[in-house]
Amino acid sequence: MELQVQIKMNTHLFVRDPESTELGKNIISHGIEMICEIGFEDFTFKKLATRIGTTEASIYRYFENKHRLLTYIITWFWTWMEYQLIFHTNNVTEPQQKIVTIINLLTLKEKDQFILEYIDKDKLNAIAISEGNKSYLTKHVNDDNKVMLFKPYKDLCHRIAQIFLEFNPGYAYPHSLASTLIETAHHQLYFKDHLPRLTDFGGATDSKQLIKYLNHLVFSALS
Amino acid sequence: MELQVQIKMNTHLFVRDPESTELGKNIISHGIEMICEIGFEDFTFKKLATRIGTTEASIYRYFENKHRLLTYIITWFWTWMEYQLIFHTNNVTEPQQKIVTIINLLTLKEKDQFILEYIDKDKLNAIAISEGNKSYLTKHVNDDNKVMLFKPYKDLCHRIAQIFLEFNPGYAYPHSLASTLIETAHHQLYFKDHLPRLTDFGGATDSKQLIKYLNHLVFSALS
DNA sequence: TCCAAAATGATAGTAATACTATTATCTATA
DNA sequence: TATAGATAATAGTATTACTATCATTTTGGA
Repeated sequence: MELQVQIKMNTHLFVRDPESTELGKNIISHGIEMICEIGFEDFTFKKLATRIGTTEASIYRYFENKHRLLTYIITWFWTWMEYQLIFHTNNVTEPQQKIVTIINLLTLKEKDQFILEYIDKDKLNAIAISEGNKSYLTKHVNDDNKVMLFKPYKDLCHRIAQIFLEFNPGYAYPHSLASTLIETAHHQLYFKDHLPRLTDFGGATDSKQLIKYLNHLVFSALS
Repeated sequence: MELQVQIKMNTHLFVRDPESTELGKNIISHGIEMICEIGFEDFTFKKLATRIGTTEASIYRYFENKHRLLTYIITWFWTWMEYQLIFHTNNVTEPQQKIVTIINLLTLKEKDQFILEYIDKDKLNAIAISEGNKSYLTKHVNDDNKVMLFKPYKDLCHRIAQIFLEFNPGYAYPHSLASTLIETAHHQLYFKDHLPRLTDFGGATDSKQLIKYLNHLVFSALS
């Protein structure tokens, strides 16, 4: 059995809900593909419009600008990660096992059971790794935060923090450790591929070493 | 006694060495100010030219584009950090004390003894925190890496890794732990100010708690 | 001190980006 | 089948990210 995900997004993320129409879904799916291929800086609504056979003006009816589209995609990603986390830790009683699962999820090792209609999971992951930070590293982060655009990220972080506290109820920095884990997983994956001297896994094709490192990091902090 | 820093930059970072002329230094110093004020996305050479009373064309004689200027600034920052690290750990024999010093440096606690002619240290730090990732999170990271633009970051990372190995010669992930520490210091500082729910130091005005967290993280990993 | 070279300023221009506006056409459904 | 809602087609603006040219100023060395 596989599960269909339906993710409810913050309405401030869009002008018109992209999930409600074909064009909207095309914007998301081809948007993900294109940002993945050419990078967020070179990505434009013009290019996307040409690709999906529509016009710039039509895309602007769904998203205020390309940064909002990025934040939509990244936020979707965090929500989906939280879904997966809940699913994979559902019947697990040992907090230690839950933490191992979290790390596998963050390093893309855990296979997931969800069907996504129109979203390419691998490309979404790639974007989360190389463009994710750009959604909040802006001068308007405080405004975006006020309308709760980053709630899914915080929710995921908080859920992980709670599991850390299950493992060690006296731990003083569960949220910081959670955000450190999330960011580090992505950064180290990026460094492994592009700046391997910043890691100890240069040349590795899989994430085994990275996973060992993250496990060591988290469990030694919590113990 | 205070020390004058003279940093030799990779020649691929500029078209004409900005340190060699007044205009060049103005580009750097006002560039730092402006990026700090309005953020990298809204920053343009046009605005910078107006601010320092020159023309866009003149700025293009120093830097290929604004991204190269950012990378110049960020690279300068990493080089300067390595200088400071060498200086502050110079006569320290205990690796533990060296690590404490590194963390203080990364969280901006350590006062430094260097005079910078035309660079505002606080603004440089602010840029390193909120724009630093953007220097390597691009589609051209591999090309930039080939001409060694990120060498200063790697050098700093390697130096920290060596100190970790002094502390614990058997530690398997010194470089990853070093890059994790560097990135985490900056991210947690950013989160503390803008997305405090991702940390455990919301509302704190100083970095004491963050420093305790980083010390705990690093020493428990290394022990 | 004066000359040549280098640096800068002034000006202009182009293609692309990041939008907004208007009107026409299509399409789903009540 | 009328109509509201969505999309397409088209046009237009201000700004960005450059490049090019030539005049003027600065400077460093014979």
